[in-house]
Amino acid sequence: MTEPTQNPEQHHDENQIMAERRHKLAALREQGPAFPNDFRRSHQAGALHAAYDDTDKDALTAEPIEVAVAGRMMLKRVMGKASFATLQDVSGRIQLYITNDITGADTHAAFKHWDMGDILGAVGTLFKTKTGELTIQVTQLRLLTKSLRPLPDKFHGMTDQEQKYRQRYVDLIVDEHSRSTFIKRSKIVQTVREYMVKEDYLEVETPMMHTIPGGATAKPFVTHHNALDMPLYLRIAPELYLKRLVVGGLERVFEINRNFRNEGMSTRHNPEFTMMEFYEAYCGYERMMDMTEGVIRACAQAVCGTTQISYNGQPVDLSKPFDRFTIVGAIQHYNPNYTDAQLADADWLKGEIQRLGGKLPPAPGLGSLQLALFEECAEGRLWNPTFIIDYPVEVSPLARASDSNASITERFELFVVGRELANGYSELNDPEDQADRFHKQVAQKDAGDDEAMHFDADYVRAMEYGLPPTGGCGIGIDRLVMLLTDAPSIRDVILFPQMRLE
RNA sequence: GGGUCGUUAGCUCAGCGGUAGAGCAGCGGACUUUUAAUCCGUUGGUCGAAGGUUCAAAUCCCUCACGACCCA
Repeated sequence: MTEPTQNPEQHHDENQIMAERRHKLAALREQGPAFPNDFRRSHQAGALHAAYDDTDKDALTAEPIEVAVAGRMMLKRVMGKASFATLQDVSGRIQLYITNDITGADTHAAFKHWDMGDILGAVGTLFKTKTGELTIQVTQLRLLTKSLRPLPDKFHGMTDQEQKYRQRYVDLIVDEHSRSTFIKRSKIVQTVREYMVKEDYLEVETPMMHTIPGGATAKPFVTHHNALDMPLYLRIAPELYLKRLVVGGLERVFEINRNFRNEGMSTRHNPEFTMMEFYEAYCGYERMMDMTEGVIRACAQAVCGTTQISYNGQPVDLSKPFDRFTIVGAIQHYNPNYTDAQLADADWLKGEIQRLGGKLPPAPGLGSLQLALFEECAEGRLWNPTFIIDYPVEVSPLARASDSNASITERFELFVVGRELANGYSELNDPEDQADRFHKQVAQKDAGDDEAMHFDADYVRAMEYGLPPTGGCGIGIDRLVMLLTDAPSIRDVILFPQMRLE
């Protein structure tokens, strides 16, 4: 598209190998277009293997099948008057056989100077080598794109994790496992989308830049709109907009997209991450739990072919109905020595949380203390999928309170392999209660909790028109992909994870 | 933030006070069914950065940077 850069200053960091390849490229430019775009292929490697791996050797010879393939040269074996090369395309690999007799001595001679990583186009007929490998006897061979940078060691590949994340394009070239993880990720998102559409949900897109960050307790990223001269926040959750849509009569909506939280990074946290949030009118959190189970099971089936998977060497059973515990129930299930009286005693709870090395919660209240203890002594042990239900109202400012107990909400979180995977509830749809809870959040913010929520007057206004009784839920897509691809770090399932500057 | 380990050729790594090494990749040569092809020859390094100890430091010590893993 533009003139090639010839500034030698730019190449000061280059080594002998790159210098050699640049010379080869310069020679190509002499001969005509060095980056031609007129080669067209007839087949992908995977399709050829699928169609002809089982075809008899003699049958391929009897009726020659002409194919055109293109891909990156990953292996090269030159043997004088004949050579083998392995091309890789998106679907897999296919071997080429290049000879002086059939391909031509000139082309073969040129090929000998092409490098691993170069992108080639080949035309030829299929045959099988004496070991039975499907191979193309090449009649025409072209260099389509010269690769200037050497690939990592062909056997060891890329071993530096950081480099795999920073230079994902190289990781994807050389690491089949990494490639398959991202193909599975795409398949998971597709399955989620199909599941929701099948349930009659409408996919929507709501703002990612918010004037008031809301829908979760988290620190936002701040940016600035120049023309309007006002601050904008990258969204921490789409929740409040999605519920506005339910007010508007879109009774089942979902959105799959990025949220941004200005917090620490870890093997489970990336500053931007993908959530699927969904809201359905005229249902409660039980239905949301059923939907969550259904979506996860469908994804497991689509990607793993089974609902009995393994993570980090341990089996995870997604096939049975997921367990359900209250917070106190889960604490006692894993710590039978704790008594009902102790778990209802705020001072005892504080002592126990601190004894276990936990932090006391910023929000006051027995429920928060129980939740903090749960996080210390039970959460990490919820290996098979488990819904924890009935969260305290003070940590659930958008959830509907229980009719039988005003201090708890109709809320659940789903834990799998010790990690939170989903969070849902019966939505609070009482605008006056909502306004009151926003005021309490603002008070917490004023008291120094910078994760507490802002007062969202427009959201309250929307609710004043009437939000039907609604259930809502968010599923962490990155963590779901981690679970289903057996990935130890969130960075393994995000194509370009956030990194420090190089 | 704490602990452990790491940073040496383009890639994967060895060397751990005494002349900077191997395999792959590259370059030259041999080889018409190879499979990380093989064989012969060969180019390539401010040993992460800065200090210090020493006659002598990739190697020992200190500081820093970056990373991985574990813990908070």
